[in-house]
Amino acid sequence: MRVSQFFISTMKEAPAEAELVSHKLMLRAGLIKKLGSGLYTWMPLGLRVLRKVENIVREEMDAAGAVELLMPAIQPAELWQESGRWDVFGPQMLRIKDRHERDFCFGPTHEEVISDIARREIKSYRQLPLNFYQIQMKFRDEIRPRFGVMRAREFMMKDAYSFDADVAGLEKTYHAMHNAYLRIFTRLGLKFRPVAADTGAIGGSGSHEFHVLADSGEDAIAYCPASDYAANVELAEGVTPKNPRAASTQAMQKVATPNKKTCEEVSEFLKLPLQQTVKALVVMGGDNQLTMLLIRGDHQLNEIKATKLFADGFRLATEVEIRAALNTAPGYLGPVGLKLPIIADRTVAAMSDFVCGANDEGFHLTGVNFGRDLPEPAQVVDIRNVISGDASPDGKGLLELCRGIEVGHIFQLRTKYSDAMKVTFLDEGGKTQVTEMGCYGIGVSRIVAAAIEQNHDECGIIWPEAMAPFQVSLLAIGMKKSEVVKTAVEKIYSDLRLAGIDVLLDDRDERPGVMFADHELMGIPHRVVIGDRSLQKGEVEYQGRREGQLLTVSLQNIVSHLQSKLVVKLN
RNA sequence: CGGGGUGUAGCGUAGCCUGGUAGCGCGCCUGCUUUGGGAGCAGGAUGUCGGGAGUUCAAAUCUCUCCACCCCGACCA
Repeated sequence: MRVSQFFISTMKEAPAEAELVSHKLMLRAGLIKKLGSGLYTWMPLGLRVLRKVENIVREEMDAAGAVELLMPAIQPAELWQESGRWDVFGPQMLRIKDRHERDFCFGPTHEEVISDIARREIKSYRQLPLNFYQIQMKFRDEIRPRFGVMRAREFMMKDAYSFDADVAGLEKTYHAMHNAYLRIFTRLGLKFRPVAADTGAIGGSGSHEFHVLADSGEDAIAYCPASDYAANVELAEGVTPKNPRAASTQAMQKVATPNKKTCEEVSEFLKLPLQQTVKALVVMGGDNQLTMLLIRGDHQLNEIKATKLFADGFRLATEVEIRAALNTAPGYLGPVGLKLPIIADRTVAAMSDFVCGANDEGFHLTGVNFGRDLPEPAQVVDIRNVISGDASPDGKGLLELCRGIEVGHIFQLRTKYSDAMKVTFLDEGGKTQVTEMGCYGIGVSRIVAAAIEQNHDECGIIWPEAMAPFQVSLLAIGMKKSEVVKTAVEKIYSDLRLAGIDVLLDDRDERPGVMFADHELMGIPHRVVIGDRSLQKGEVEYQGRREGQLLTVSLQNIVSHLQSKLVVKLN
């Protein structure tokens, strides 16, 4: 491709609205243009990247036995009413009416449509397993779209849905998808990690997320370097401490702690380690009952875990509610002498001689011990976020934390939808059975942004080989001036094309600095510069975008040099 | 939806407090010079100052209102 026949549109300054590196670079390099909040046009250069990702996903899905189809983006309300999600899905689903005032939605996901297809098509166990997928624009009316295409409202997604005769079959398909995902992200050249995940709103049992590792990621991941354990912090289990509770050595004492409300303040004031303090949170359950949750001072409540303890959810109690029920102020709450139900985190249950609020404004208790100063906690559960250094739940080492961008999510849905939508088949015995479903998503457009988060420098994007819009930049210096340069460039250009290399020839007759800056910003992995200077010695210059080392290569060797650089590494 | 903020040329911004002919850098157009790291000189084009209403002789500037966008929280690929 020649720049003169293509379209590039780079910017020196990023629009002020962009916060994240990837968002800024995507705008500056002219990959995307914003149309409205969470709505982006994929410009020619960006579309090339998107297509590369799409094709790798497609190849691996095909290889794993999935079959591509394409469902409508607009879906009739009836299907959603049938699954019961028309009322459940909420404002994230964009609802529209046609000219007959009939209800439709712009599909945020396609379980309903695929189930409808499947129940019409699947009759016999002989047809199973089946796995359909599509690559298509989804629309979700996000509460807060942000970071460009990272969290856009309209986004490109690969969604696959599998149907199996039994759980064993589902697990096999799930495993195959898991492996396909490993291959996809490996081929894309991304640093990633599969992690055990919460199943969230889609429901079902087994679930893994695939995260691209990046400090700017919105998710926290706990992983064990000594094993392959990895889980979203939302889910990662805080195990019961190995060492049993130490014997008490102190008597309980009430100490004045004026204006010291947080565990940090109290620990500093009393010159005791933060790990010796206990945080008491009073929450209001959906049943209007107050409960006290106990967490170690340096730990954080995990709301997802805690929510599962309450049938109708919970919220933090207000100061008014706390004063009314306990006659004391938040900041000085504690479990000693309390009438409320108490739920203690596993770590707290193993503590002795700890510090907690005295239920008396301005006072805390030290040297507190369960069984002596207060009853053993009625309920001991895991309700905290794990922290770096915690024991790994698989018992094989210590956890570390990192951040990730969720780019894939696979679920074992079981029969949640096939029950509701009656996706059944006849088994060998001629009996009607419900299919076991799985669903498997990849955020195709998000991958593009995530790749940039992970691969950039001060000059711009550094595409992983497999998703670069072009493999090679060919920069001609003084092309319009020098016949020698022009001849050499045209020769290399056609040689590269004959060799099947995707090359972008910059024939704009720009100043060298402009071309260098543009191509670095666009992140094209390999650059060949041809100018009078080196051409006199029969040489051209090669530079890798990532390594940055300048190499002179003879004119006749440049094609084979590039070919050796472009050997695509599979696996 | 709650809290905070911003809207001035394609992009980045000054001007707003204290009302009086809308300015700068980049980009764009023309010409000449230049050509190995975002060129120089000369000339030029581009603004319903987010929309509407109000106050005023006069509004980018003050008031009201609507809208859009961004940032912080719950949702998700």
